[in-house]
Amino acid sequence: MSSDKKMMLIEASIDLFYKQGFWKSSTASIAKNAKVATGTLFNYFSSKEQLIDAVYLHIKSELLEELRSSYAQVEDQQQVKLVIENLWCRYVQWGVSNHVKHDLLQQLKLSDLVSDSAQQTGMQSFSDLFQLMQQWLASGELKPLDIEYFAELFQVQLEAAINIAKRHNLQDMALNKHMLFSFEVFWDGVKDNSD
Amino acid sequence: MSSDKKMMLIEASIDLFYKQGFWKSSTASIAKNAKVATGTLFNYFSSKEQLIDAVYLHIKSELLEELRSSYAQVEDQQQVKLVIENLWCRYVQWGVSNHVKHDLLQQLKLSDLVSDSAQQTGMQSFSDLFQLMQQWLASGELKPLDIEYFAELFQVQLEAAINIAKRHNLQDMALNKHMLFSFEVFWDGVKDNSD
DNA sequence: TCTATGATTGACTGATCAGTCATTATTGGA
DNA sequence: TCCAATAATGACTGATCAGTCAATCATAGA
Repeated sequence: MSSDKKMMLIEASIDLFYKQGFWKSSTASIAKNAKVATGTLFNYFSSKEQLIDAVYLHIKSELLEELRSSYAQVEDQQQVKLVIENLWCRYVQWGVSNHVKHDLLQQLKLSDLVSDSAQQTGMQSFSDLFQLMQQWLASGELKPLDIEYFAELFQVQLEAAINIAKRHNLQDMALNKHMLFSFEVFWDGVKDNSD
Repeated sequence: MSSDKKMMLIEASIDLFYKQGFWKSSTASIAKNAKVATGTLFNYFSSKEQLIDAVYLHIKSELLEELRSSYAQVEDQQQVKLVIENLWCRYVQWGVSNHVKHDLLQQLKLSDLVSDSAQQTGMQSFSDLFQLMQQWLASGELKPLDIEYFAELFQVQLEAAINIAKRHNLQDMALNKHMLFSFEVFWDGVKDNSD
């Protein structure tokens, strides 16, 4: 039971889902794309829904890995703004250089294709990021935001920034400028201005 | 050819799409829900895809109507911040009191279910809002944002605000407070701070 | 080499569903 | 009231597809 067949199936799914959408991608065509027989797909995934779950969690964990390596990087965790900015830029870069995966992740998040349990698993894997955010909010540098709202704002503004970067095909210096500018917009929005 | 049958079909679609998702909602079940025969559905819509397009455009035009009545309301269009704040609150209120429609609109926007031509029609209907935004950006009160990015930010932050309001089931004063606060976050982000 | 275990295969099945169309019902004008 | 003309009906069809399973193949250990 070679695990790279499993990976081939996931990658083939990502490819087809992006090109044809979820519902026009039959299990048969996914298997074919992965150079595997129809039946083999069901040796690795008990149903199409479970395959979709796996695709979702796979992409999410790739993103997470990227982010983790970011906040391991900044040594002084007290510099809240720097920490966030660093994370921000990593996220944008990941989104831009993983066009397809980022797109699918956004689609899957909203669709009803991912099972509740997979959604939950996905959430849990982000729990350490959530804790980090708690610390940021406790630092006093930010507006007294609800943690959920802060997380949501962080996410959606990142996605907006990534979408624009992708649409304009920004690269190198232009991309860098955009990342910093979009972060500034975010930061000015959430930072505490009182006194 | 009574046009209220068409509306019944659209409403029934909205209902079922929300409850069961797009793909588990067969045309037969939609017709049944609209108290109409299977064949009748195809008298009004030439295909399921066209029905989905119609649902999308219907919801979008409802939202648009709400927004239009908002910026007809503010008399002094020079007060950029007030105009935007007013629009902001209207949008949030619409989203909260049209839970299902707002949800579907978000899903449809990202999915590949809506045809390109319907997407385009939907965009065009927002063109006056787009022009309004141009004026805001020209007022000098805002950061030098790309119009597309501004529009995207406006949208996604509104959606974040609406999602939180829905999740916490905010009402009356709490909702009001949330609307104003979320607008403040948005405004602080986009307003120009130089000098 | 022989055999047993487990992976792989793809033709097949049963269910589902978008869309059709011959028939029936309704409506409004003469 | 009668007669088009138009709308509504729902049984039916052809296509699609998730998932099965009996047969085949690969492998490793004896």
